[in-house]
Amino acid sequence: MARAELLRQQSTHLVLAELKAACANCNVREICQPAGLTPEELDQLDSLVNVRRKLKRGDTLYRAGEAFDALYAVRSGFFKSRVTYEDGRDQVTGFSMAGEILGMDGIGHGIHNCDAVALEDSEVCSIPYARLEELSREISSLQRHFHKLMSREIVRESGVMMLLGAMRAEERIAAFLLNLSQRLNARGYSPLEFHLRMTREEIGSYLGLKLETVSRAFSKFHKDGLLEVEQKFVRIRNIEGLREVYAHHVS
Amino acid sequence: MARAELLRQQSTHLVLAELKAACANCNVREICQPAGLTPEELDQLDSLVNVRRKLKRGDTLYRAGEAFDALYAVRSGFFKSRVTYEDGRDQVTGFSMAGEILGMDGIGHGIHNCDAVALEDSEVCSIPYARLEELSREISSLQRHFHKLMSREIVRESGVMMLLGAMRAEERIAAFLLNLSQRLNARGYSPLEFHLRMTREEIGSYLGLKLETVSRAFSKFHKDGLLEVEQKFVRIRNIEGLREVYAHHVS
DNA sequence: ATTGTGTTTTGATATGGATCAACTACGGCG
DNA sequence: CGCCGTAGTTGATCCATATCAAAACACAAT
Repeated sequence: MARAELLRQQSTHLVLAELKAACANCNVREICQPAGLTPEELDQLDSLVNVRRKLKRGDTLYRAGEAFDALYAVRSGFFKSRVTYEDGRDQVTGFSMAGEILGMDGIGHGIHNCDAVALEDSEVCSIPYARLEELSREISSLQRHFHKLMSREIVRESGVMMLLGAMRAEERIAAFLLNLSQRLNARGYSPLEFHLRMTREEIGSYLGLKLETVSRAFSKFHKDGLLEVEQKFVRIRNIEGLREVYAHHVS
Repeated sequence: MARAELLRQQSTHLVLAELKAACANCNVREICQPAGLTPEELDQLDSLVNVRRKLKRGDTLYRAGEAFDALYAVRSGFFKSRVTYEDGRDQVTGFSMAGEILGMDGIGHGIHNCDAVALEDSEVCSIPYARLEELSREISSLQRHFHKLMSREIVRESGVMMLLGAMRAEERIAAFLLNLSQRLNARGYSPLEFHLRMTREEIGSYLGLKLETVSRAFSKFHKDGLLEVEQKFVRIRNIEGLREVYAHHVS
């Protein structure tokens, strides 16, 4: 076998291995590679998730008003979703990390309702929506999983409504950090040390607070020995303490 | 034909006519009676939406923590959805009127995430979820419609996040009234005169405000000639003015 | 290193809405 | 009818967070 061919094979093998590794921790894996499928069904699925797209920091994956035709599974990187208001005010409505799904807001009217912006260099798999509907008619485990993902997005948002409507600044920020920690943990990252990909202002927008308030809360948490914060780096020192702030046990 | 039989037929006919009338204005009619179906498919659908349930004011349709097994289409009446927090704080996450769907929060984990409480005597059609998934695999127009409903719930909630996170008290209340007006209009009711089914406190909880603030905003709107409010009765006097408040054209 | 630009921290002050309180209006029921 | 409990209004005061301001810091381009 020619040396070039050998290299090509190794390289191909490597790419496939990486892909598997990336998908193994993916929330969406029942969409990309559901269990208990016939080989035929697996072939169909290969055709579903095929188009990749790389984005640089600051790039938008889609914008409000654009036609919707695909969902996106985040392979790597980090996104914010943002709705903008006529008069220019905007609000961050969510953050998405590797293994999460983006774009379900577009299904209802065939038009995206928000912008999705990469907060770091990122890569997504696009999932053509028409094909997903077709396939989920044939593969009930895929259908069920897809419905669960949508429903969980509804539940997530009602949790945010709770944050915004009924909690105080420090509680919101504790909740935010705990949620981030838990999601990172679920993806195999350290739940206690991580880099924030978003600015204080973006955190504030998501939580209905001003950036100064976010910054002050971080300082307060540091003073109380709950956190170490250094710019975007966060180390949680006392997660139980954070939970107490969140659960309103603090005066 | 015996008189009794005649009466029975008339009565049956009446019931069917009522049902049709009720469903004609129903958001969910593609679920209950989608267009372009074969007679066979229509028979299947009959089996989907069959169980009715009547609730009195104050009754709960379901509670957070209960097993989820059906969605509910509101036939008549008015509901609030409410999530309750460990320490007793709670938040109204939505209001549902006739023609809207309730319960999609339960799909994700098979357990309801909130309470649904009737704010007046109401009637719902229950839609067994397992059957809905089955049928939507067979009838693609049903599938598509169901997905749209879920997605629109996601979009609705991100609108509420915007309200809660980025708008002031009076803007929130203007938005609330305009939204109610528009939904009533879509169901064939007057968009300018209606009865609020919920208390000031429930409005406040939904909007992240206290009941006094809601009351003051109503008074202010009245003073400014935008509304007439008399207890639960509302007449919108100047809908454009309300829109301006909402759109932040006011100082 | 230098400059520039965006981000973060921290302090001082302002304010929108919460809280507390008193009173009024309404609806249900004996 | 009159009573009572719930809902709503309005006023006075307070406080959590916004706003304004300035300085420190980080990072990229030169």
